[in-house]
Order: sequence, then structure tokens, then C-alpha cells
Amino acid sequence: MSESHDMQHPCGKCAFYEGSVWQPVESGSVSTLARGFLRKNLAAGQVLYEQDVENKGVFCVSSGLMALRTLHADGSSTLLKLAYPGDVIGFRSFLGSSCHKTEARALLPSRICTVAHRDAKRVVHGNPTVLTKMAARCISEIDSCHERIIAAATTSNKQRLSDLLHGLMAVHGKRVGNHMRMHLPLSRSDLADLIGVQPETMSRLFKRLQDDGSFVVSGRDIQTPIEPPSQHVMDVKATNIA
Amino acid sequence: MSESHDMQHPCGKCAFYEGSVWQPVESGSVSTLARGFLRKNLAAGQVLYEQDVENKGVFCVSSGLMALRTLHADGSSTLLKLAYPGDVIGFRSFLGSSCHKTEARALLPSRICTVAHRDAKRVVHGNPTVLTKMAARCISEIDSCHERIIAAATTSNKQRLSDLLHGLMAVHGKRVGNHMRMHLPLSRSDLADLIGVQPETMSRLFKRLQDDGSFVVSGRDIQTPIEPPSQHVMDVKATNIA
DNA sequence: TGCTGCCAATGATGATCGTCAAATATCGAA
DNA sequence: TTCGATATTTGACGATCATCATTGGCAGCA
Repeated sequence: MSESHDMQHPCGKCAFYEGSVWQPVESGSVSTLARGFLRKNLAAGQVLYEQDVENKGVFCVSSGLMALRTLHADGSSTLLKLAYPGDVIGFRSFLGSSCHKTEARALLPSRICTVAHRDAKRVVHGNPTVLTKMAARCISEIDSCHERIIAAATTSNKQRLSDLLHGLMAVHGKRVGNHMRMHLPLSRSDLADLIGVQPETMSRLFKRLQDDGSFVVSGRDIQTPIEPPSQHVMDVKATNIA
Repeated sequence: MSESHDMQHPCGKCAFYEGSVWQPVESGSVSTLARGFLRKNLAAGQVLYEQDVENKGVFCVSSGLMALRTLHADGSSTLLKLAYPGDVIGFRSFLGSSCHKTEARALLPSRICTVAHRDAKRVVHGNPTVLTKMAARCISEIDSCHERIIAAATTSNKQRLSDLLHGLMAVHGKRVGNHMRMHLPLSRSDLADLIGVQPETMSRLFKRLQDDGSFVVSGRDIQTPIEPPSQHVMDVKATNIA
């Protein structure tokens, strides 16, 4: 068995070891990995890497929540992706040996595992499987981009916000009675970015969802009734018509 | 030198040989490649592969123009990508060994080079460089998706259509006097898909661009004055304000 | 010629959104 | 706690968009 590897492997104790891009690698590469390995704790709001700087490694979110944004010349920004535990970030610039096109900032206190660029290159070079796994991450990133483009072309902003909130609720929410409750990890501006509207419109979308009875909103605290899956289609229709 | 390879390599005579994902490979793999290699000619409107069917290989556009669309349950569709000569398509489902999530259809008479799935797998397995090159294609696909998302969040539909038409003009247009002229390879519906609006809105966007004097439109024939690059910023502002 | 089918353009109308400005709420630091 | 900066909400208004219905153009065909 590979238990001896697991103990030496920097990701060995991680909950996401099974799906790690750094696993499996030949035993020789484990020490290379361990050498370039670094765990960081970021407070909410702290930056992991900035836009337009050279890639310094491959990052994996161990816990918390990271936001990847592109900053525009006019000072505005667009939130491109939320990275959850198990997600690998920075692989775009790593594979392309280019600059980061996004800034990575912690939305919640987060723990990030880093493999330094040089060592990552070395491990990838010696282990084709790692490249295969990274390619798989690329594919799923492409898929989620396509889903976002399709959703933008297909469904209304109100519906997309509803979907987004339900998705966030599934991850961040806790059941209280026959409701789900969560504290939003995102500002209104960030939500507006994700949906692709202005903050003022986001505020009005919230009001409309609240008027529908879909959500109860108080600042960043949000509550929604638990709906049987069978009713979901009906609800979607209802919110579309209303 | 590798001239003997070039002659044997199925892509050897292709204009895109330099950037081919199948190059370089070890000499043994060249024969595998040649075995799984197939050139197809598609008429405009013909389908290269359909959505939701298993991947049968990796495709490269040699000439013409391909459209990648996702078909929705309600019969509508979304145009996700235009594939030009040199572009590789189908690599998403190839790398993921999954079904195509899009339909590939020729917009113009096109020549497509195919490497059959089994042989492609074999070549990739024996040549890590090929995987690296495919990963690079993934990265650029991610980049173009991100650009599209950012553009959708940042610029108006009218401006995006103007940008799109100028981009198409750069590829399909010919200079006539001090104007550029082209025959649009896309229907209004497809253009609407790319911008993310309904066909009726697309029609009205065309009218507004024409009223601005940015374009002269007659069916699929489009003409635009050649503008000195230095004026471009001004024009953008002008169309934004108008 | 007349018909059919498809694509594009237009008109009318209500819904939604962006923008500017102002009011209010929230949160952290003093 | 109080203050101040930031975030959020609200109002008003014009611009843009989706939708439905209609019209016009055009190719293919009987």
C-alpha cells in the first residue's frame, strides 16, 4: 500500500488528498513536493496573489473561501470565480508560465497550500499524471465558464440571483427549523459582479426576491424555506412569471 | 533536422504545423498518428459532431469556420465559440473522455482533420508534450471565456456588437477603397447568441450602428470605413455616448 | 405565377436596467 | 460610545431590452 507515501506526502493529511492534483506521484517526487510546500493562513480580505505579477506557484484552497477578480483600468473589477476547499487556483498562470490575470483574495479566513513554482514544474515534468489532473481542472473551469455564459444568455437576472443564492445556501447554510439560514460571504457588489449587474440593481433584485417570499433578507443574513425538490420546477416558473 | 518527420507527419503539410498539438512527437508516434488520421470536407451547415454523443477523436480546423453551440431543452441554442483554421475542437470531451457538450457545425465549407480517439489517446500517453500543448489550448479557451464574461459585465451590447463586427471584419473582410467589406458568415440569430440578446434586439443594434455611421449594412454584406488606430478610442467614446 | 417557409426588420408595450443623486445603514477605529 | 468611511438602499428618469404581432424580402418549388 501507499501508506508510507501518505504520511510523507504534504497533502497526505488533507481531506482532499484523493482528488489532489499532486497525487499520485512517484516516491522521488514526494520529497520535491515537500520541499516546495507551504501552508499559509489568510485572514478575510487578505490577498494571496495580485494581478499582473508573475506566478509563484500552484495554490490549493484547504479551507475558507477565495475570490478571483480581475481589476479593470477604471478601478472597477469583475468577480470571476469563487474557489472553495479542494479547488486549485493559479494553475492558469502556472501552466502558461505567465502573469496572473486575476487577483486572489480571501473572503473568509482561509488556509492555502502552496507548491512553489520551481518545484511544481519539476514534479509535473516527472509525473505525467499530474499534468493530466491539472488538465482535468482546466476542463472543469471551462465547463463552469460555459455554464455561466449559457445562464447569462438564457435566464433572467432575477432567476440567476435566485439560483446563486440557493447554491450558496447549499454550501454555507444551516438548517433551522424548516428553513435554511446563512451569512453571506459576499458583499452586494460581489454578487452584482457574479450576476453581471450594477449594485443598485442587485439591491432591487433582492427586494423582488423578498417580495416573492423566496428569501428573507437582513443585511448579509439570508433565510429561505426548504422546498421539496419536486416543487422546484414550479417555483422556478412562479418566479419567472411574477 | 526533422524534415523526414515533416514528410511523414500527417500535419506536415499543414499551415499550422508549427503550432500543432501533435507536434513534436517521437518518430514511433507519427505512424500511430497517421493511422488514426482523417481529413473531412464539410459543406456549410453540415455537422461535425453532435451534442451528447461520445467523443470520437480530436479535431483540428484546417480551413473554413466552425460553430460550437449548445442546444437547450426548449429548442433554443447558444453559440459558444467560433473555431477558425488552426483551432482544435473536441479536446474538452477528449481529455475528459466524456460526451460532447456542444454541437459542431460548419458555417462555411470547411476542412477538418481528425485523429481518432483511440490513437489520440495512445499518442498523448507516449508524448507528454502533446498533453502540454493541449493544456495550453485549454488555457486559451479559459482566457477567451473570461474575456467574454468580462466584456458582458463591462461594455454595452451595442459596443460589444461593434467590437465583434470589427473582429470579424479583420478576419473575413477585404479592403475596397478606403473601406472594409465582408460577407457575414453568421446569421442574425447567431450574432444575437454571441452578444447575448434576442434576434429582434440584434436587428435594432444593427440599425443603431448604421445610424452612427459605424457600418453600412445590407443583409449579410457589411462595410465599415477604415479608421486610423489613433481614432479608435474616440470612436469608442462616441458610440458610447450616442 | 402563386405558394410556402425562413430570415430579417418594424411597431407597440411593459419590464428591466443603468445612472445620478440623496438618504440610510453598517462596521471598524478612535 | 461616537465618529467617519464605506456599504447599501431608495427615488427618479431615461435608455435599453424582451416579447408578441406584423410586415417585407427572398429562395425554392409546384
